[in-house]
Amino acid sequence: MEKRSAPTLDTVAARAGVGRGTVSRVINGSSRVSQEARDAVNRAITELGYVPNHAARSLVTRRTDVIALVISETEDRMWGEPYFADVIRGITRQLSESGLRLMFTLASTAEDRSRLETYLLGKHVDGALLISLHGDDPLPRHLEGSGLPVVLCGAPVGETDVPFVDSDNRGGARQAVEHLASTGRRRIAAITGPQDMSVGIDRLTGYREALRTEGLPEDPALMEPGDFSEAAGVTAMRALLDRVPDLDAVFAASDPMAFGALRVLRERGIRVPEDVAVVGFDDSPRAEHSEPPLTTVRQAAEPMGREMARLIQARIRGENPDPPSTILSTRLIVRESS
Amino acid sequence: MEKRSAPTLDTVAARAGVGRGTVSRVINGSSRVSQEARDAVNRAITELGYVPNHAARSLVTRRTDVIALVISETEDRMWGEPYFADVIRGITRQLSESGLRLMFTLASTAEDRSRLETYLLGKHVDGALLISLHGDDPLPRHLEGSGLPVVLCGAPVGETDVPFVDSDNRGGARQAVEHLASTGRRRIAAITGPQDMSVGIDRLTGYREALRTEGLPEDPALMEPGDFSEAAGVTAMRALLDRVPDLDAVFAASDPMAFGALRVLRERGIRVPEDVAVVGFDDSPRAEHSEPPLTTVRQAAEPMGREMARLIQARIRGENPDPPSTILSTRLIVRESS
DNA sequence: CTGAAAGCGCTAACAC
DNA sequence: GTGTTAGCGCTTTCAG
Repeated sequence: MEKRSAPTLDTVAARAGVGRGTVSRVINGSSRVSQEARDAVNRAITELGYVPNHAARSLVTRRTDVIALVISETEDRMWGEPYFADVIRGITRQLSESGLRLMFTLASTAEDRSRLETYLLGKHVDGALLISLHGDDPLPRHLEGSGLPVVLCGAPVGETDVPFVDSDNRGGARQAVEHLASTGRRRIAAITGPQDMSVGIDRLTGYREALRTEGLPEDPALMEPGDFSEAAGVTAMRALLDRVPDLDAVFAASDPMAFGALRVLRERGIRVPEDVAVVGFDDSPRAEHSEPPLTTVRQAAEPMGREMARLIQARIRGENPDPPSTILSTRLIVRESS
Repeated sequence: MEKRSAPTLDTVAARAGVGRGTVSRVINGSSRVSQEARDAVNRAITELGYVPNHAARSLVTRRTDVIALVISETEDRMWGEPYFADVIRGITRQLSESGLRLMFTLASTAEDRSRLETYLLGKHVDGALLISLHGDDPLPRHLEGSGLPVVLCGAPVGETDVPFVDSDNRGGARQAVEHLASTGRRRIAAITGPQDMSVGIDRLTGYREALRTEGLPEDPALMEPGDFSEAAGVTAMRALLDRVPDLDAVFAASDPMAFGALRVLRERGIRVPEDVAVVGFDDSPRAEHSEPPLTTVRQAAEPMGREMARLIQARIRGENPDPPSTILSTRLIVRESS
């Protein structure tokens, strides 16, 4: 009648007729156990439906088998850009193969962030994956300083030793702009991303480099900042057209901004791509369904996620004394209206 | 020099010149502590940068402050339909206000599901939120049977006592179809959802009810099954048009299916809404940007998430002897092309 | 190879 | 009010 509470190691040990230590060894796959004992233990475990208690284990091992995923981004952007979804999918896939659990954390408000730091510092997770850092965020340094392994998604802005995974944003942007130039465009505008994130900075750099390569002048009037959102794309496109009515191409540093730009162009009766060609970044399904289909730069977002997961695991295992950062290449997806 | 390991309760107690029990009381907000002691303890805590050890606490309290979010859905659908994102946002918002953590779990493969059940049964979480159950899934019953509080998103198909939160899918579908009828449509086709989920069943039921109300005949040739995906919408729309070339309206049980239908209609040069009117379900931003804008049924997805979070917390606290399920109403968003 | 014993850091019940 | 104590379930020496 004493089946009230869940079975523990002792219950199993008693049932299998061995000591508690042996059961523990079997569970943790130690080789120093006789086949006989092993079988008895396994039988007892299934009969009893025994499940190890994580808290107890982690109290002594000091490991939790949990990785925190921290997204420092507005929810709009996080759900609006498929990039995040892809990265997360890559992470979950890779992690689930190793039996690690993912703790999901949005750090939007300041309160969130403070609570989060306390939490992460509390050693409740074995490592942290930080996505989409803004500015020179001290969080990764704090965490690393306290000994928590961290891997970033997107290069940090300041100097850091924290390993990161990123896309070749500069190369992608350059490719996109060179493509525009190769089709004869001369007045290529740029709707740029936030300059407090490397992703924004790098894409602008790529744009500039391509202009130089192509022998085109760099014209401030052709550059307009945005925050990656569709609304920003609309605003920026209007400003650009007002300033330079005869521009013949637009490089938008994100897909949503490209869609915003398309909308404005359509409103004004400007033909795409005849009058103005548009190229986006961070390819989404929407890009090929749009009218006209949008040429974009595609990132290997899911592989980025997998790579992050791989890196954090290696770091947790204590490998990687000198953790390598990874930069995955991007690819231009050309979609010409037929 | 003994600052190697993180400070514990004892460290704090020593520093504050009190006993360990007192420190624990302060941390857990017990009122039976003198102001003097409380201050000393708090000072020691900040000076030491003390952070409670979760594992140790949960070993004795048997609570983890973690809620599992289980999504039994393909990743395509999960990221493709904004519905999920909205629900998750609602959950995270509500939960973070209570300091609970969310453990994110995708249960796509069979292996995932088995590992998951073991995990959840292992009492590593205080409760579970299950989203998008298929068929008569035994998981919620297993979990409830083992004493783990569960709240579902979407009514389960079989009989259960497990509380759930759902949208008024039937009412929404009825509203949509009645709207079509009110604009004079007589041959209203339906692209239905999976009939192993209540969401699919209910939307079909609503369609049928509306037909009856409007005095329209129920014609099997006008119904075509789909799995909510855009591809399914394409296939279904083609089949419908082949069978009933003169249909004058389509009710699609999901937005992606509606977009698929729109695509086929456009391909065939059929004017929307002049020749055929289309209504979708589960309103997405894409609906208003599409050409023409799509009339859809909007669910209160984020409130659903919040409600789920509220319910599970109540259940964990042991309230709700008879847990009430909630059904939130839907709203028809009419977007007529101007 | 295996049992016994010593904690991991914390809460809660119990005395003072 | 506050210190003390007894575990929570597990891993890990340490003997045998």
